[in-house]
Amino acid sequence: MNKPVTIYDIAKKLNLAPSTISRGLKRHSSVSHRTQERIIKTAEEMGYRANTFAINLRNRKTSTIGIIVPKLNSYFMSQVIAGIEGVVNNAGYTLLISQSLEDVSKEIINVQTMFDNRVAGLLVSLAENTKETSHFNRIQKQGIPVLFFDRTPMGNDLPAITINNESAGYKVTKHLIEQGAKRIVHITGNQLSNVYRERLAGYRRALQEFKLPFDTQNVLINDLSEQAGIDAAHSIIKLMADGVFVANDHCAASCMHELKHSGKKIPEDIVIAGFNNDMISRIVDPALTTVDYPGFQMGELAAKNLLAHIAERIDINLTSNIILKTPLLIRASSVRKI
Amino acid sequence: MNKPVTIYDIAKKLNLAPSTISRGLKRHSSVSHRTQERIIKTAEEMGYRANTFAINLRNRKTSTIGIIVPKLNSYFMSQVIAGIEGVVNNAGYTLLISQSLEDVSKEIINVQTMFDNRVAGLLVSLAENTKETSHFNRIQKQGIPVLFFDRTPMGNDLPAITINNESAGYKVTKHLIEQGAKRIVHITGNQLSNVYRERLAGYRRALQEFKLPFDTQNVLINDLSEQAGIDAAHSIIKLMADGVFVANDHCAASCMHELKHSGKKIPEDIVIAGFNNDMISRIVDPALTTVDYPGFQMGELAAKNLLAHIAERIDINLTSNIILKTPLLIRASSVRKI
DNA sequence: TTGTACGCGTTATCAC
DNA sequence: GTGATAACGCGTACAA
Repeated sequence: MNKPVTIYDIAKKLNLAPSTISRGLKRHSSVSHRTQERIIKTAEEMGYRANTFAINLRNRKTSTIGIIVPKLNSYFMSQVIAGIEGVVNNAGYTLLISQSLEDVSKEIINVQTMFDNRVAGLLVSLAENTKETSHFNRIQKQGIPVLFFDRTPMGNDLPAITINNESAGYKVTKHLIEQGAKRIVHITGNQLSNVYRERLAGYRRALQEFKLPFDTQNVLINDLSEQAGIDAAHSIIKLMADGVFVANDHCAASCMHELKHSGKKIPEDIVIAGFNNDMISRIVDPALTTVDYPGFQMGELAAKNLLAHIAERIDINLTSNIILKTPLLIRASSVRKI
Repeated sequence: MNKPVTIYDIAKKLNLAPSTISRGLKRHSSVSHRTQERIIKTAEEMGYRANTFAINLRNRKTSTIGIIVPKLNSYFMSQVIAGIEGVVNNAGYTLLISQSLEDVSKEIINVQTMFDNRVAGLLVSLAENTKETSHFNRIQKQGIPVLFFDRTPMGNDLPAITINNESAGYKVTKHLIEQGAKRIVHITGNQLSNVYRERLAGYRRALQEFKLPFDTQNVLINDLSEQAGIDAAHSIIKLMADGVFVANDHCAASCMHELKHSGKKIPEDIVIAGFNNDMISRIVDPALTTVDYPGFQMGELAAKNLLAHIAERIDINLTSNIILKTPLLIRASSVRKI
């Protein structure tokens, strides 16, 4: 339970002034080489570690990056976060993490906590019921860059890293139609969220292009969970659909599983596609057609971008959005042998 | 880019002393009710937020919990972390996260970073090549509780939350034997890690009990990745095995997938079991027999325990280890209809 | 090249 | 009930 060593302790031991220690530790040129060595050596011997708070307080800034996501326990998010951590840690920053649990009110508190900790930058994926983003104003006004990813705010032009959800949804649906599907059910999530809204828009556009009727009955909105996939399977059978486009692989896989158990043949009776290219999409049988959504890369890119803005002190709000490519991965679940 | 508001700003505006503001803000009884209200009201109006560093510096302690894990991008870990975040955040703590990427040298650096940030407590799952834990000594000597989970140190009696890996491995293997398997391959990870070593020990004990020969050829050590599962499948076929026990579901699912594609019938030709009860184990076909390893609960439990120790200032090293129950979930991949 | 003195924002202690 | 002051550990302008 010994107290942490400070530069004062080192100063006393070496009969030097604390300021000299401070400078010597960071090899400031004004300190003689010999004393530098002496200082660094004894600092190590004494087990000195700089007090981050004192430094942050003094410098009025931190090397902490904050991150707020809707849910931590998802494979996709864990990929994104791993990507972020790698970049951020490499640059000497630390990571403060919190989840909103899909609730704006908690998101607001989280933003305040991030502000209290004076993060150098903030990476955010919005809760599904977040309608507007005024709770980020205060932190942005302090000059702290905020970068959104995946679930981004609609309507305004805040900097964000996204994919083209509309286009991806279009490509999936078009593909299913080309495989002969006439009645395609779309399973998706909360429509307040840009990602699900846009995927639905892409779905509609494809139907329209191929002159297939759009029927609200065919759009199933739920929480995209494993259970939701099972429930949806029964609706799909009742609706006599011959195609399914699910907004995530997790739910798609469980839906397909249930369809098979209900006697449907995939892809003969029903073609199906998911979204994300989660590991599970490769392992289910038949392999699931899906959209490659590279979470790890998105995390890396977001982190790099944020750090660049912090380092160069450029106003992040001047950046145009970055859109990642998301190729359609066609697999057995949607391919009908002619 | 306006500077953050401090208690001095509020003091000036209200013609009070900073110390009074400080007290008023936390509703100290020595401040009159009227001034309390005035202070809190104007603080809100001015958008005051306390500076965490100043507080931490002054109080010589933080409300930050550190967490170091081998890899962030795994479904299991994301579950654990979600559990931790919930508890920790609820208690008013923040979460500092880093990953060792399975490398001790980075783990050591991470521990130092955690120390630099004077975390109030540390939750750790060790890198696979961590042989000893002296790098935690310094932080423990400062009275900062360190609690290990999942991948815990061997040999010493540091406080930890684990499962009984040996017993779980035994139960799985015994079950496979009871289903008629005579030649069981065990696919597992780095043997420096307690979890994999113990699961192997359980596997051996079961073989011994049923008088089946133990053959090192039948133990495949790899990184338990998707690709490793595919490679292992081919070895399994060469080895003419009729049972497989894989140390995680991820790898087990891909292995089973490959076995099926190579013409093997599951469970008729080969019975197979995984570990973790990941979502994927429920969705593959046939459903995968596995061990229920409740990550979310483990995270919650670890966090609660750590916080209790911080709050009550009891030396965590006096605690006995906590062992979670891990029921065997028998599913179609291992059940032979007689 | 090194030392002195002050400030970063907060709180505990003592005085009034 | 409120104010002045010192201290938490560090960095830096200025002095020596």
